[in-house]
Amino acid sequence: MGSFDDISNTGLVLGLGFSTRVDQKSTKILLAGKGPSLGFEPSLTLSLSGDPTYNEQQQAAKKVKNDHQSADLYRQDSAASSYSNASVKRERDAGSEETTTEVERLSSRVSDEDDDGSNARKKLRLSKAQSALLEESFKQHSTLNPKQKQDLARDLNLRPRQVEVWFQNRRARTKLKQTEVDCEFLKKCCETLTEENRRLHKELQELKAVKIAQPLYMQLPAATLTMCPSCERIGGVGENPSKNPFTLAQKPHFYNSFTNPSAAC
DNA sequence: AGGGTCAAGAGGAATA
DNA sequence: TATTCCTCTTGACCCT
Repeated sequence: MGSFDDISNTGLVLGLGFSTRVDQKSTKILLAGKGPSLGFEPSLTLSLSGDPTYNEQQQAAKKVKNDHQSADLYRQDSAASSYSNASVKRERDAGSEETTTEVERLSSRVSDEDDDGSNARKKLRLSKAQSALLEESFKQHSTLNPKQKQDLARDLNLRPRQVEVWFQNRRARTKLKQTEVDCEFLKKCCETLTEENRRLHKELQELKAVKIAQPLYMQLPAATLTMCPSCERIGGVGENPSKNPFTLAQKPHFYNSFTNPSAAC
């Protein structure tokens, strides 16, 4: 960010002239949000397993698998956390994940209760390797199809539901971050426009003062009336000589020197 | 103790 | 109707 070119394809409607993005997925995100969004969230491309980066992912997955200690620990933790407060809906979700083995589900339910019999929800913390692989996957695609979810869950020793939740939260964090950036940008826009408004008001006041001081024939629209800085004659732009009460000799020549004084005459 | 972070729950909307 | 996603919220954990 930093220049208008950087945000030229935004959904901002503030009279700034930015165009609306047409990407269906992104539009959905923008409409769903309550706060302002410029719509230039990071673009994330979908890619399949054949991507060049896929091998890197697989190697990272192997690293995660080798991390037996943490993986097993997290499996226990996650099992406890996911099913401790299971609702009907979550039961349905768990049932829909065909690759989740019955053994796994049973073990999850067994670990549902702590040793002391309480039903407290345990906090799962992903290992660095797990987070790294998830981040790597997120860079490639911010959403997962069922197969990608299953593969990733298998590689990470997590349940598909946990992978799904991680991606949901990751998308939410991305959007929140982008919203904060958008907010800062809009503040700067607001400051700039306020300053511009102040300047134009001042200029208007000056023009009104000049208009009062000028003779009647000179009181033409300000945009077409000014004095040539080189010959000091007052002139106009684009008027038809045949319809104008002045002849070219007697009439001032007009131009607009406010924007380009050097182009006069 | 209190605030920040993050996994997970809950519920509604969209979609195939 | 099942599934997925989004949004808001909750609760555990960590840090100061």
